[in-house]
Amino acid sequence: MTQAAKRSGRSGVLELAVLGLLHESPMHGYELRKRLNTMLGAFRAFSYGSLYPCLKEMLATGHVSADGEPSGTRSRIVYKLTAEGKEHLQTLLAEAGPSSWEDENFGVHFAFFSQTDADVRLRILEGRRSRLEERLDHVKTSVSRTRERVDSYTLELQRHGLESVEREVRWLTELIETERRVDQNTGKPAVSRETTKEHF
Amino acid sequence: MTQAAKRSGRSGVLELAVLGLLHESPMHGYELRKRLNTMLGAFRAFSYGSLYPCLKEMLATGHVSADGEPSGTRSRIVYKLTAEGKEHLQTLLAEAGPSSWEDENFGVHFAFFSQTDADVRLRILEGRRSRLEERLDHVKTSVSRTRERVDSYTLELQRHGLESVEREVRWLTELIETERRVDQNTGKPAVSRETTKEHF
DNA sequence: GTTAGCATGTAAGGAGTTACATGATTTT
DNA sequence: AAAATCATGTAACTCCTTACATGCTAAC
Repeated sequence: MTQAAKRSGRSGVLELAVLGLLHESPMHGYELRKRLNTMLGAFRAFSYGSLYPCLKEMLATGHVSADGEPSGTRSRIVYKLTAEGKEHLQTLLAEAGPSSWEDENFGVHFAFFSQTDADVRLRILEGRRSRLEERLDHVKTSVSRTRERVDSYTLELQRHGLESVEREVRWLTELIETERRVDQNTGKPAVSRETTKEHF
Repeated sequence: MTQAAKRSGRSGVLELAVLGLLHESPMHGYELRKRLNTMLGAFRAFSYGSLYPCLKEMLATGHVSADGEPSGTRSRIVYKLTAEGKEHLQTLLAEAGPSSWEDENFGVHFAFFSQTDADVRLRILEGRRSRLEERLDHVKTSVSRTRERVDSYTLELQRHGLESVEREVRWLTELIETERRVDQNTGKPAVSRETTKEHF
C-alpha cells in the first residue's frame, strides 16, 4: 500500500484533457501532447513525464484502448476512447464544482465547452467569475489597510495584477451574457464572434 | 540520504520572499504570510504548510534568527535576518537567470525590485519579455498550422490567452523604457508613475 | 460562553517537472 | 553521416497543499 498503490492518483486535469482530445479523434501520445499545448497555449503546458504515465493509468482503468498502429512504421501507439472512457468524460464534463474554476483547471474545462451542456458552461463561467471577484476585493481591502509604506514597484505589481483580474472578469461577463442570450433562444451553439479571425 | 536529507530543499521563491520581507522589518510567521499574500495578490498565495517549514529550515541554515518576543503575550516567534541572511538575500537578488522570469518566480523578483540593482532589474524585465515573446510566436505558428477544425470555444480561449500575454509584453516594454530613461540620468529610483494612486 | 481570528506546527500526499535512457526516421 | 525531430518511457525529485492537531485571546 505504501509503494504499490501510490502511483495510481495521476488524475488532475490531464485526464480530462486527454479524454476530451481523444473524443475528437484517436491519437498517439506525442501528437496528443502537441495538440494539448497548442490548445491551452498560454495557460498550461504538460510534459511527457506526466502524459505517458497518465495514459498508462487510463489504459489500466479501461478508459482508453491502445492500438499499435504503425502508420509510417514509426512505432507509435494510437489511443482511442472506450465506451467507459466516453462515459467518464461525460461525468467529468458535467462537473461544475469549485475545482473547475481554479486557475489551473478552468482553461481545460473551457477548452471543451463545445462538448459541455449549456447549463454547466454557465455555472462554470459564473463560478470562475465570483472566485475572481472574491480575490479582487480580498486584495483590495487588505491593500487599503496596509496602504502606507509600500514601495512603487510593489504598488505597480499590485496594480497590474488587479487590472489583469479585472480584465478577465469583464471577459467572463461578456461570455456569460452571450451564453444567456443563446440559451434563451436555441439551446445549442453560443460563442461564435466574428472578431476571432482578425487576431491571426 | 533517502529519508533524512530529503527535507532540506525547501527553497524555491518562498525563501527569497521571506528574506525580502524580513529585510524590511522583523516579523512572525503569521504576519509574514499575510503580507506575502497581499503583496503578491493576484499572482501567488502560500500556505502555512510551506511557510513554517521554510522558516524552520532557514533557522537551521542560519539565515534568520528567532526571538520569542511576546508582544501581547500571544505567543509568537519573531524572525529577523542575520548577517548571512542579508548576504544570501543579496545573492538571490543579483541572480537574473531564467528562473527569475518564469511565471511563478517573476512576480516575487519584481516585488523586491526596490532592493535590486538597476542592471539586474533590466535584465529580468527583458528576460521575461523575450520569454513571453517566444511563447507568443510559438503559439501563433502552431495555431496557424492547425487552424482548421478548431471549435469556437477553443479559439476564443486562444484569443484571450494571446491577448493577455500581449498585454503583459506591452506592460514590460513600458517598464523597460522607464528603467532605461532613469538609468541614464541618475542610477537610482525608477517607476513612480502618478497613475498608481488612482487605482485604489 | 462561544464564535472568530491569532498563532504555530506536522504528516501525508498530490500534481507535476527534469533529466535520463533509448531508438527509429527524416532532413540537410 | 550528422542533426533534427519523432516517439516512448521511467526514476527521482520539487514544491506546495490539505488536513489535522493544538492552544491562546478578543469580541459579541
